[in-house]
Amino acid sequence: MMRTMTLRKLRASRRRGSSAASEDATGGTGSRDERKQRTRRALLDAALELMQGERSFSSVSLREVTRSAGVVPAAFYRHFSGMEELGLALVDDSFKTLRRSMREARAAALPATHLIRRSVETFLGYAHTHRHHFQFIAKERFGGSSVIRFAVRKEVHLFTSELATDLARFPLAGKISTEDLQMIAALVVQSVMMATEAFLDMAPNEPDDAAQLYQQTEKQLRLIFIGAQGWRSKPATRA
Amino acid sequence: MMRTMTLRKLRASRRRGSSAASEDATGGTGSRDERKQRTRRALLDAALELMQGERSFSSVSLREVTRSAGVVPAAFYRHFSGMEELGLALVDDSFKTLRRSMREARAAALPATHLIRRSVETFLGYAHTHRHHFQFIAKERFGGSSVIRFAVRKEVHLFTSELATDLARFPLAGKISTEDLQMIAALVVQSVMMATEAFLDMAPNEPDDAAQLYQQTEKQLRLIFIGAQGWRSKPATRA
DNA sequence: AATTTCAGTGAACAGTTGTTGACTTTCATT
DNA sequence: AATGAAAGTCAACAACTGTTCACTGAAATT
Repeated sequence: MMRTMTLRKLRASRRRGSSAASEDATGGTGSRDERKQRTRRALLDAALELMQGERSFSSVSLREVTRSAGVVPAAFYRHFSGMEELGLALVDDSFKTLRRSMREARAAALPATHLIRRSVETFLGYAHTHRHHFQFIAKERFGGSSVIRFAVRKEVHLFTSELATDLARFPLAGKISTEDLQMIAALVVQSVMMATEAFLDMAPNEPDDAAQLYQQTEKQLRLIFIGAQGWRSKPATRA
Repeated sequence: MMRTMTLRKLRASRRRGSSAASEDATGGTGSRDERKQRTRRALLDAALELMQGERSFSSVSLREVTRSAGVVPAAFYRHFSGMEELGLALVDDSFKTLRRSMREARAAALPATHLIRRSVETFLGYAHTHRHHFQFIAKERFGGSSVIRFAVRKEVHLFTSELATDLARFPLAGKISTEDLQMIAALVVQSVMMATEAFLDMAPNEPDDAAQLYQQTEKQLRLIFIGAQGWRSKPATRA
């Protein structure tokens, strides 16, 4: 709870100094709009960075964000009405990159059976290269403000729906109703997300735990597909 | 971000007034030790209450806690060294009540097949009557400080282990290694916790969604058991 | 009955927070 | 070249934060 540098000193060393501000975005070239988008991204990135490791989104302050974006607090309001709006923008960003990755993976023509493995692989790839985005999602899926929480859930739901339509292309999916496919997809997404989150904040010097986690998750997926194989949807009881 | 009552007025109306302080614990009868434990609980309860709905644990301030516990900030340090220690105490409390419930459920002699249903029922019962405790666990499982996060995970792991030993008593569990039982138990716990969390912060005026969620979760469990039925553990590849 | 122990008090501290209004400066339009 | 828009600055505000210290008063010990 102690800062070593006073506000004044920090601000004095800001212009092209960048000693403490990690994401300085002011200055530079480009059209007015480009420059604006740049500091907007600086704010988003700063917020994401600040929650790495120990903190939750709701514990990150507006001033902290502007500080490490290299901008004065008041400037924040030129981009967002408050932290909640920034949070929603982060949800958007995170899923935009995720969906892009998955769409590319899907684009490669599929031998059906390898499709799941490929999907899981690209998902893990996403989680690895965009780990900040993923960890943000993982945290805000349960914690924090309800509006952000629901935004995340809506996106996750959409994501599982896409997986469900992929599953429908499977040969042995004939006996399974679309509703049940959705339920199976939810189970898969759940497991993979959980495992990924656990994996990401594991101590990197304990590779044994990581291997064990990976094996367990693979087994879980296999068990789910065995279950799906034996599944028989009741003829939809609809009124 | 605006308080309607000034600090002075609030504090003036505190003694036996209890207009804003919901968990006033000072005064009353009992031995010294009893009185101490009472305000300790008041602090814990206040913290739990403050995070209901919108907030995460890390966004609740020490002063807020003492304020709604009806105690002066400095008194906090007679019980905890800081908010983190209080958080760990909350983890402990939450799982203590959960484990007590489950142990009782297990005590009733089991017709084996009904045991799972009974377990899920008591778990849901716990989540319903101790919803504050459960929601705390659900939030801090991913968000917030790592020491609390790991404390929660350790307890969840222990919990799934207990479920795994229960599963071992099942007739058709013969072909399954203990390691694989653990992995199946993890899958079950995961699904039930997820569903419960989703259920608890659903709008209470939308019973259709609740019913649909319940059905889906039941299906998921059934599918998992179908999978378990078809599961065949490889003869343990141990060195 | 005298003394120690200690949960809770009250006040002060330095620092941080969100939000505001009037300002400068720079780009894009007229 | 004059004019407008607007991204970012500066300074100030009231409120809140965690932590400290010497203190009080009542229960527990002697």
